[in-house]
Amino acid sequence: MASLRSLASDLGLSITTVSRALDGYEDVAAATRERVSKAAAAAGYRPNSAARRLRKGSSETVALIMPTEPGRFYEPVFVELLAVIGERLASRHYDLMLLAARPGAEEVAAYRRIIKDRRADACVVVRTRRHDARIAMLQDAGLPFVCHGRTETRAPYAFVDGDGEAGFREVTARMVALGHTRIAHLAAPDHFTFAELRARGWHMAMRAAGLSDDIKVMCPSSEDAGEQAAAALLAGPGRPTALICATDRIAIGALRAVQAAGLVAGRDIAVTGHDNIHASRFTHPALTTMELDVRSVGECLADKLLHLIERGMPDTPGDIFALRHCRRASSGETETD
Amino acid sequence: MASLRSLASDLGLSITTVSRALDGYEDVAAATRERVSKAAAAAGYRPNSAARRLRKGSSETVALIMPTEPGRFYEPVFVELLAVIGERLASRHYDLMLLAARPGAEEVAAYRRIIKDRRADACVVVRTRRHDARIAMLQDAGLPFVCHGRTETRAPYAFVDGDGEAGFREVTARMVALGHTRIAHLAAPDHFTFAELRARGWHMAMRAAGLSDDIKVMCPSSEDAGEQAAAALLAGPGRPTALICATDRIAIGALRAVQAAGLVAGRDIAVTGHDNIHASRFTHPALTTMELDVRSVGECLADKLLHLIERGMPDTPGDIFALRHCRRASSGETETD
DNA sequence: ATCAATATTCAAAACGTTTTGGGAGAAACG
DNA sequence: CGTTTCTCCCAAAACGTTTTGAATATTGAT
Repeated sequence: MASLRSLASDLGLSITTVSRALDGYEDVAAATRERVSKAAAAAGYRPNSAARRLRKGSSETVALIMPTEPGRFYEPVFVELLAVIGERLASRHYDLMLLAARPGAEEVAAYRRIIKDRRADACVVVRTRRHDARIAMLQDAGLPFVCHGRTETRAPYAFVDGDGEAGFREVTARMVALGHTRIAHLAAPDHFTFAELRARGWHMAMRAAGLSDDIKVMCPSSEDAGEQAAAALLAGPGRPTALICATDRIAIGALRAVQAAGLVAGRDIAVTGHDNIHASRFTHPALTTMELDVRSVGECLADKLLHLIERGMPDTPGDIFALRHCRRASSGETETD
Repeated sequence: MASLRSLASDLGLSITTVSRALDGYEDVAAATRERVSKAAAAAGYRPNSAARRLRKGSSETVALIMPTEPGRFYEPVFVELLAVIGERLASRHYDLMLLAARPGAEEVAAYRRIIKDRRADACVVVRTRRHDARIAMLQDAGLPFVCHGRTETRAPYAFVDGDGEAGFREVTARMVALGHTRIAHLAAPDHFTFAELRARGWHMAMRAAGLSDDIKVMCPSSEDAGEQAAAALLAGPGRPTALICATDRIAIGALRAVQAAGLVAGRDIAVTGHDNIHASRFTHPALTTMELDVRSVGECLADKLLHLIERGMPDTPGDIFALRHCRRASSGETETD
C-alpha cells in the first residue's frame, strides 16, 4: 500500500514534509506542496485510517443508534435517510456506523460505550423523545450530536425536524373550511415530541376557529391501536366528522374502524394522517397525509454534524422543514398526490 | 481512560503480560490471568480500537454498501435486516459500517475503497445480481463477503437466500389446484437472481401440471410497470385467470390493472406477490404473498460473516430459507395471515 | 550441586500517522 | 562581517496496541 513513508522516499522528502504538504500547511514550499499532491494522487494515496485515528484521537465516524422496538419496524423512509446521511458523510471521508439497541438499558449502554471509547466523533439521535435521557448523556459527555426531531431541554442543541405543528394546524384548518365542526385528534403517546407538536397544531387550529378542542384520544402508533381508538370515538356520543390522526398507522386503523361502523371515509367522515407511508396510497379510500422531504432532512442532518465536529458548533441550532401535504380521498378533498 | 499501561502499572506487571493475559495466552500464569481479568473488568477496560486496528491490520468492521436506486427505496424490511445484523455483530465487538452508492461506477468505487484501504474485514452484498461484478471484485481481492441472495459464479461463495423457487412452485401449484389453467407470470428483470429463481419455480409447477408456461412478461419491480404489464396481458387474447407476480410492487400494479379492466381480483382472477410489504395488507382485496423471516436471515448472515472472518470459511457455504406463505383474498383463497 | 528443561515475565519493535521543537540555509539588516 | 529574520525542511516522539525474542525464575533430573 502507498504509505507516507513510501511517498516520502520516492520524493526524496521526509515523512513530516509529505504529511504537512498534504495537509496544506503554509510552511512547506508551494512548489513542494504541488509536487507532493501530484505524487499522492498518482499513487492513489489515502492515509491509513486506523493510524490517523490513533494519533488524532478522533474516529472520523458518526454513529447512529437505531431504537429497535420489539416487533416490526415499518419505516421505509428510514433507509433512505440512512442512505442520504451516509452519502453526505462519505463525501467528507466520514464513516457512518450503525448500531441497534432496544430503548432502555441496552440503548443507554450503547451510548455509554460510544462516549467512553470515543468510538464516534458525533452521533445522530433519532426518534427523539420529549424527555430524552440520551440528550443529557451526550451533553454531559460533550459528544456532539444532532437530533432528528426535537426534545425538551434547557441547554441548546442541534436538531432537524418537520413542522408538525404547522402541518396539523393547516390540515385541521382545511377541515374547518370544509365545514367540519367536530374534529377529533387521535394523538400518539405524548412522550414523543412529535406527538405533542402535532397535537398542539390541532389545538391551535381548533381554538382559532372557535371550536371545542376536547375530542382527543391518545394511542400507540399502530394500526390496531388506531382502530380501537377510532371505534371508541365513533361509538360514543357526539360522533366526530373528522379524525386528524398523528400518524398514518393510526389513520389506517381508523379507516378500518370507519368501515366497520358502516361509514365511508371521505364522504361521511374525513380521516387524515402523517408520514405518507407507502401503504397510505393503497387504503380505500387513499389516505390524506403529509410528508417530509427525506433528502433535505438527511443532508441537513449530515451538514450539521460535520459543522459540529469541525467547528464545534452547528451552522444553525435547529432547522424546521415544512411538510408537503398529500390531499387524497379520505379527507373528502380532491387528490393532489 | 483505562489503558493497558495504567492497568500494568497498577498491577505491577508489564504491558506485555497484561495484554497477553487478557488474550488468554497459555504462557501467562493462570493466577496472573485471573488477577488481570479482574482488574480489567473493574476498570472497565476496553482496548482502544484504533490502536488495535493499526497494529493488527484488521478493522473489526463489516461494511454494507446499499445500492441506492434513483427514486424511493421501499424496503422497510431492510431496516430490520440492518438492525439484526448490527446487533449480532456488536455482540462480538464488530462494527457495522453503512455506505450508500448508486449501482454502477459509484458502487464499484465504494467497493474498491473498502478493498484497497481494508476499511472492513468483510462485507455483505445485498440485492445480488445474476452476473455480479461485485462478487468477482471481492473474490479477486480476497475480501470475505456474504451475499444476501444468490449469484451465478464458478467459484463457491457464501450466501443466505429465500427459497423463491420453491415458494413460486408452491403458489403456482395452489393455483393449479384451484382449477386455473392459464396462469401468467409477471417476472422481474432477469439480471436479478431472485427473478430468475421465481420464474423457474413457476415454470416447474406449470410443466409438472402439464400446462403451457408461455404466458410470461417481464417488467421492473414497480407499481406502474406492473400495472402496464398486467393491462397488456388482460387486453390480449387468451386472458390469464391467475397472475403470479415476482414482487408485491408488481402485484399491486397488477391489482390496479385488474380493477381498471372491470374485474375483481380473487373472484375473476387470482393475483399473488412476494415480499409481504406493508402495503400488501391494505390493497383491495388484500394481496396473497410470501415472506422471509428477517431475523433468521439477518442472524444467519452475521454468523456467516463472523465465521468467515475468524476461521477463513463460512460455517456452511449457503443457506436457503423457506418462505412463509400469506394466503389472502386476492388469490381467492381463505385468509391465513 | 549442576545442568537442562520448563514456566513466567518483560523490553523493545512495530503498525502509519500527526505534531513538536528545532535546524540549515538564504535573505535582510545593521 | 555579524546578527536577525525568514523560509523550508526534518528527526523524533507520541498515540495504545500486539508480537517477537529474550531474560529471569522455577522445577526436575542427574
